[in-house]
Amino acid sequence: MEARHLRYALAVAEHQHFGRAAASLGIAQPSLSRQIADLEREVGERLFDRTPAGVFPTAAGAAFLAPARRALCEMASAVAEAGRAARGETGRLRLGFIGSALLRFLPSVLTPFRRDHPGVRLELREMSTARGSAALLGGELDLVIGRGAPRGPGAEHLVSVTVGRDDLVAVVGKGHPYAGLRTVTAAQLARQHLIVASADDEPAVRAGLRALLGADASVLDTATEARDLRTIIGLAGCGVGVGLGPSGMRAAGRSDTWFCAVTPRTPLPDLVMSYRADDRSPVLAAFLAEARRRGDDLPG
Amino acid sequence: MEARHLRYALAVAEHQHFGRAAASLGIAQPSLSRQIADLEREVGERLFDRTPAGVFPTAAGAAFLAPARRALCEMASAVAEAGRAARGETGRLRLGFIGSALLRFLPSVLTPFRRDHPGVRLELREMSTARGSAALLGGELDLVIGRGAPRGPGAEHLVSVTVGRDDLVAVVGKGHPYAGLRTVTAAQLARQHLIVASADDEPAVRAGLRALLGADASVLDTATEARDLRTIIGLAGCGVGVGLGPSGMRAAGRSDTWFCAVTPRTPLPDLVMSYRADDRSPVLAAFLAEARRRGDDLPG
DNA sequence: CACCCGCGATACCTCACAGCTATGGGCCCC
DNA sequence: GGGGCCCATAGCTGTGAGGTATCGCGGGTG
Repeated sequence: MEARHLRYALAVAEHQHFGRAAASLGIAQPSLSRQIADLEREVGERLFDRTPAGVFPTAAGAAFLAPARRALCEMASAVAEAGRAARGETGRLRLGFIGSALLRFLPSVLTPFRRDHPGVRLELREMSTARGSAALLGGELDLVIGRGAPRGPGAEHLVSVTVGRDDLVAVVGKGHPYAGLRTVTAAQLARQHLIVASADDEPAVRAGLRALLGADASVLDTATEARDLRTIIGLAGCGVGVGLGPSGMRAAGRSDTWFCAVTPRTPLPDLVMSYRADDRSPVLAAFLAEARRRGDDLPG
Repeated sequence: MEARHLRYALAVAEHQHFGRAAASLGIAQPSLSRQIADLEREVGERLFDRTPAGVFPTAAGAAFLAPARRALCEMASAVAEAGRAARGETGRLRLGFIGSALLRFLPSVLTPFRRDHPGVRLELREMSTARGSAALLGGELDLVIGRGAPRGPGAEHLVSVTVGRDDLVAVVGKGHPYAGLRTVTAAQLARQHLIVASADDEPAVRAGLRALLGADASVLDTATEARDLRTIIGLAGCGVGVGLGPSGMRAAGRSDTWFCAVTPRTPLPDLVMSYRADDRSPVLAAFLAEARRRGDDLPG
């Protein structure tokens, strides 16, 4: 049994007339008669009563037509769904990102992407750069935004694109001696208790800090580690010490905090977007296209 | 696009290998390659990634396969549903009947029919013989059980089968003078206030009563008319008068009522089952078969 | 590095069958 | 009783599904 048989049966049911049904299908009446006869033979039941008053479905015919209609409908939607999926209008995007991406990059991309691709299920998970690249290689994520391009085994199967740059800034509570300063030096930082991102989570950030502090880098061994920017800001705000983070962090400042630039100007590892090189997902492609469009106005 | 294309695509997805998929379909590999290529051209999207590691659905392919599976499923169920409908296992039977059929005929037919045809929706409506045959001719019912074969315009399009016979019996309250009598005569009835079925509803019954009462038939003009047997029994039970109805009515007797046979023995019009002669519904056929099987043990 | 092997694509043939025209047969209506 | 409408049947034709043979490519191996 082929879809053709269903289409023909539905046409006969609709027109209640073989001749007109055949005309509507663009075929000759005998061809239609034959196909319906074949269908009835295959189903094993007479599907239509040919009466002088017209052609009407039998009980079996009526029971046949309902699922037949649904079957053709499903076939049409199979094509439609394939097209939508290929255009990236439906599907799923599993995105892992570090907190600073929420301040700097994601808002300008996610908003238009959501608007243009309402059928896509976005699964957003905040996580460290290290966990993110592992999950990406493990196939649990489709896209990762972290700090510094992924390294290590498997990284050659990934493509990485820089989507943002940040300088290091310090954050202190309003009562701290540095509050009010426009800049602080590496030497000034080394004399304070520091609050920094976890070395395991953000190895590239930690390496940058070590380079900045030079001989004083050992202070990092006793620094307070926090797993996200809000915690760094919060701890600094209540006087625990001097928080260090990306300049994008300024956007998350509160009334009890003060931000200082760091001299010498210290660029953090790039904010990098990574995905599997062999990933042909149209949703991913659509997201990348949007990111490229929005990424142009980022600081280069 | 034909069902064949869907079957082939599903086979490729299942085996992740053109050669094995073709073998499972009983065709050669190049034929399968060609059909898949045709399908992809028609859908307008590549549905499978041919990699050295195997053949995997693209995003579009995955989106296509789900409704494709449903479509084939619907096609299979179309055949299955047609078969069930043709065997009378599914469908609808709209049955109109008079109250006495519930006492005499329907219980022995409905119980096994329900058991053997659980998928059939039975629409049972108690109604008078007159309304029943009108509804049958109007196409609002498929089967009617009434008293006396339908007459009048259109009746020649109906087939009627006798399914039960009743003699006329009288019913009185326990306090009535006739209570305790085995039989009452026509003359005795004529001296009492009578409770009978409505002349409009059951003309055949009324004609029988007139014949029985002969010259005294005028007492019927002032008789109480009731529209169903339970009402006749109830009114007689509380002393309103002498109820008249079919002998099957005895089964609905209560502790406050007494039944008398009528002499001379007065057969009521037959309990008759009617349906449209041109009705080819398998459900109807199945019901008629059941009725024939159970009808044999009826009083003839 | 060259060779081989496995797999999908391509080329070309062939035959089955979907569709066509012509015609038959049943039923209703005039 | 004759004519017309409608579906079924008969026989022919061309398209395309399926077949065989072969190519091209990528990956593993001696």
